[in-house]
Order: sequence, then structure tokens, then C-alpha cells
Amino acid sequence: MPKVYANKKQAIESREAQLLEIAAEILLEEGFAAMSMERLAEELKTAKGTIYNHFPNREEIILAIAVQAIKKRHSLFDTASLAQRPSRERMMAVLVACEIYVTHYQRFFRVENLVRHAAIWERCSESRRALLQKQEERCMSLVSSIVRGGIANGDLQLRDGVSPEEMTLSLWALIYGSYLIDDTSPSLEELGVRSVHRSVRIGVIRFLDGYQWKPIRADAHCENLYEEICREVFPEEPAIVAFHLLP
Amino acid sequence: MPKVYANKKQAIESREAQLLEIAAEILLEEGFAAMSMERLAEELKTAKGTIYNHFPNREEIILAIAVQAIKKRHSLFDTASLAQRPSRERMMAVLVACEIYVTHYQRFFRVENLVRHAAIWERCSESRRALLQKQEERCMSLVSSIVRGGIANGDLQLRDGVSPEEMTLSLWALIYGSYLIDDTSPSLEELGVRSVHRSVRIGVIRFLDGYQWKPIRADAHCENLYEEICREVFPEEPAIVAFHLLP
DNA sequence: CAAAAATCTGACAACACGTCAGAAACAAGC
DNA sequence: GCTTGTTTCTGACGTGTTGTCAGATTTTTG
Repeated sequence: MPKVYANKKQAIESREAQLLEIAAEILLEEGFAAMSMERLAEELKTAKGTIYNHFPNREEIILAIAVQAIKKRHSLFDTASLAQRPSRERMMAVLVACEIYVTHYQRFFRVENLVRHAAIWERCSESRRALLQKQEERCMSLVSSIVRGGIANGDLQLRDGVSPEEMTLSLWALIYGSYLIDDTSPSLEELGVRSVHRSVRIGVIRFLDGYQWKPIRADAHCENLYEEICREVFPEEPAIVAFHLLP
Repeated sequence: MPKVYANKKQAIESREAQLLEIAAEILLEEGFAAMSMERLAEELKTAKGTIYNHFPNREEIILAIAVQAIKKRHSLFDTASLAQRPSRERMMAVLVACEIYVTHYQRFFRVENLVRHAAIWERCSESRRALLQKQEERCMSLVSSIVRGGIANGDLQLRDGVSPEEMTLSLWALIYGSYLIDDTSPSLEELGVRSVHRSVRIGVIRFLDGYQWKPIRADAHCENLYEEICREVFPEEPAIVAFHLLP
């Protein structure tokens, strides 16, 4: 039974959402090459030309999905940064948010990486690129405001003229870099890395310790803390596979 | 058994090297799309079919360049790890090696990133992929053997069952992630990051401090140390643009 | 020097992108 | 209900690229 829309505009909008859904599906399951315009048209039960009414080219569809992705990521970060906890634990909650994102929204994670590809990025319209950058900026602001909160609290001191944003960049790199390497290097286990989650969690603890972000705690305590954060800050997200910091 | 035709073989080999040179040039200057087989054939003054005698498809040319790239990276890491210095300073020398790589061999850095994309990776032959993985493994081994050296020396203790490789992964992620973000996020400066080099150097210091890798030194001293390493460990590489940790 | 093997060549089929003139659906006015 | 103007849809087409392969050309062998 065909759906009834109040007007044409709504029907078109709904189709756009459906298109993104289908495109993301094909992209994740069969790769970028399989996501041809003909294929999309076929699955959408429409003609190729119609898709070009929505997006000027294939690449911009990817970017549109990436915008959805980063919005989801922002909402996870937002939840983390609103936790009623000491500043350092709010930062750990951001890491948990990243774990959830990478694990349960892997499709989004991959599209965010894909869109950084120059071949794709350069073919997208300036306006939609600005949209993505705006969202990325919002994500970064959330995190660096946690850093600022820690400084305001006296939990943290950034010596040597380091800015909160620079510290945030390092954390971002540590976490994002680890998951990216895990996603694109085929044989990390063979290289002696048992669990990337484990490695990232400990890496972040050490990094924050290096900045002497208080309260510094024993690793065993941090393990419990991570689980607590999963449970309390993100009750609605699917639980992360349990793992133990201490073997 | 077929005999060896030295002359012809040499000509073919030399052309392959030339092809990679040309391909890397176009790739960096004009992007992946511009590196078409017709274009390569034209610049090589040969026919398209001949190129297919060397490589089964376009993507495998990228992979071949990436193998060259990672070999260069390995040689820089090797130089770093052979420095006659305390273990922690050898690790800092690896960071300097990365700075040199990213700055002076940017073309290689970018190709290494490009080849990680599924669309490219999946179209390459198993044998050449194994070649790249082998080189990547060698790089990682070099770095984690520095960690092992630190442990053997008593400069470093890895608690909680962290393996040297897991610590290496975190460092890799911190450094690689930072440079990658810098290379693909258009507006880091607008976000409050003045210098990515600066941010990475301090990030690494803090990270190593978090692991209590001795000797722990004041940042001011580290600044001199970085410059010393540039000068003494990599005298033959073009000098890195000077910068100061302390503003 | 002739036969055999290796190598090179460029026309060709297959395929995908993005366009656009015309068809179809829709909205508005009467 | 009918006409007219507007929006939206359609798919054949022009363009460009990839990878192939039968035949031409060069090199090696005997």
C-alpha cells in the first residue's frame, strides 16, 4: 500500500532519508564501487535522474551520510559531557561514547573516515562541507569544554602554554587513531595487540596521568569506573562487551 | 627453464621505477582521479596495455608506491632506534623521524593513507598486500623493541599486563592520528590548534610521563632535546622548521 | 637467418557518470 | 470539470575510463 503524504514536499523529503538509508547499507555491505547511481535508483524504485535532484553527485551522498554520522557522535559526546561527575570522569565518559560509536555505529564511523578521502571531499559542494565542519567543531568544543572545566575546577593544569584544544587534539588522535588503525590494519592481533579497546582505555588513563589530571586512581579502580559509566551514563545504549583491564 | 634476458629485463625494471615516479607525481599534484591509465601511458610514452603488464590495475600502482613509502619510513625509524641514547630519548627520536617523514616525505605519507581505503586495498593482489603488511610489521617491531629495551633497562615498567605492542599502538595512534587529522581536517587552526607539531611533541611527553618512563625531565629540557636529536640523529635529513615548546 | 618466445599496441567492449529534452504528475485559476 | 502553468520524473544519450586481447613488433634462440 503506497503511503499518503500531505503534499509532494514531504514525499520527496522522506525519499531522501530512504535514499541515505539504502546508500549506507550498500556502502557498508558491498563497498563504494557497488554504490552506483543505477543501483541506488533501482533499489529506490525511481529513475537515475531523480536522484540527481537530491544530490549533485555520488560523493555528496556520502557526505550527507557523514553529516548524519557526526550528529550521532555529537549526541553521544553531549550525553558524556553532561554526566554529573568529576571532570576527569566526564572525559572518560567521552571515551566510552567513542567505544559505543565505533562498536554499535560502525557504519557511521566508516563513513566519517571515507569522507576524509580527498577524491570524495573535493567533489562535494562547499555548503555541505561547511555543514560537516560545523558539526566537527561542535564535537571538539564539547570535549575541550570538559578540559576547560577541569582547569576551572583546579583538577587540571595545562603548563607550557598548551591550549585546551591542543590537549583535545591529542586525545582525539589517540582514540580515533587507535580505532582507525584497528579498522584498516588487517593483522593487529598478530602484532601482539590483544584488544584495541583495552589498549585505548589504558592509553587514555596514562595520557591523563601524564597531565596529572586529578583524581589519579589505580587502574583497578578505573576498570570499575568504566563499567559504571557504561551503565549509568549510557543506559539506553546497547551494553559494550565486557572486558577487564586487569588480566 | 627460460633463460634470463638481462637487457630487456633491465629496461622493463627501469620503466617500472619511472612509472611509479610519474604516478606518485600525478597522484600528489592532481589527485587519484587524474592518475588515469591513459595519462600514465602518455607520460611514460608507451601504450596502455604495457602498463597492465606491470600492474593488474590502477590500485596496485598505489600499493606499490605505498611499499616504497613504508620502506623509507622504516629506514627513518631504524636510524632513530640506533641512536646512542637512553631508551626514552630513542623513543623521542622516533617521533622526530615521524616529523621528518610527514614534513619532507609528505607524498609518501599521503599514499600510505590512501592505500588504507577499502576501495583501493580490496582490489590489490594478495601478494603485494602481504608485502606491505610485512613492512608495517617491521616498523612496529622497531618501535616496540625500544619499549622492550626500556623495560630491560629498568627505565620503564608496564603494569597491568599491558604488552609493549599495546603501548606502541597508542603512541602510533597519537602521532599518526594527529598528523592525519591535520592533513584531512581543513580548519584546525580555527579550532585553536596553533601547531600540530607542538601539540604532538607535548602529547608524547605527557604520554611517556604517564607511563613514568624515565628519565622524566622538564619540558624546557625536552625542547632542547628535540633539537639535539634533529641535529645529531638525523644530520643528513633537511632540518625541521624550528619551533619552541615554550612560547 | 628463420623460428619461437616475449613484449607491445591500440581498437574495442563493458560500464558508470551526469545531462537534458520531453513526458508525466500536480496545482491553480476559472 | 477543464485548461494552463509549474514542478517533478524519466531514461536514452554523450562522455570518459577501465581492462582485454588479437595481431604487430621486437627480442632471443638455435
